[in-house]
Amino acid sequence: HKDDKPELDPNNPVANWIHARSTRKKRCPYTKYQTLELEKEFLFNMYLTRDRRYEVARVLNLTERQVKIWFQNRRMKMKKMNKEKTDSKEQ
Amino acid sequence: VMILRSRFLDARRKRRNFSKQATEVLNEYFYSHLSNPYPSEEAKEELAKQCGITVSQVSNWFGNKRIRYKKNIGKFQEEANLYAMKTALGARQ
DNA sequence: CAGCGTCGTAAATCATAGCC
DNA sequence: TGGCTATGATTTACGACGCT
Repeated sequence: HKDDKPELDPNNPVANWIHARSTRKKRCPYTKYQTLELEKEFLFNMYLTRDRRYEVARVLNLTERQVKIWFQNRRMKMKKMNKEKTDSKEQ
Repeated sequence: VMILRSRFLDARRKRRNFSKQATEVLNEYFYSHLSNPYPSEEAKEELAKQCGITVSQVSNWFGNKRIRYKKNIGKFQEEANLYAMKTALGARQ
């Protein structure tokens, strides 16, 4: 599953690379307000209930999918920050 | 106090471009694996060690390199030829 | 099967180092 | 020294795969 893109030259080195599907939504940076509210909610709980997700999405004018993915990304960010912290502490 | 001070300074320490040697190592790997420039976790660890940077930084470097290369292959042609030649010469020793 | 979890990544964007 | 661009890091959005 690594189709599309305007290349059909078999010698093209990028032909077998991973490519995003053309239907992917373009990244849309969130406003400071949206980010701040999402961070507050994350502080309250790292995992969303269905009701909280619906509520946060409604208030911030995002889709529930966007809120779900934001939390998934935020948890990965936290994991990365924790790893860097412990890595640097020990030697 | 010293610890807090150093932590504060660490946090806002200015980003530095990677050393010439580190960039050399990363580019050698990239161009010698051009049809599949996705190093495994183990390969990333080895590259990180050789370059004196973190595994995350290696991942960032490959992510940026792949996108920027793909976006403008022509701009990187000269660099690609240079590293292809280096690899070829290195292989015969 | 639906649906949310992680992991690794694409692609866009941000921040600024560093060169002219 | 101010601008500009290259470079490293961060932010959205998924695909692939896991588990329940």
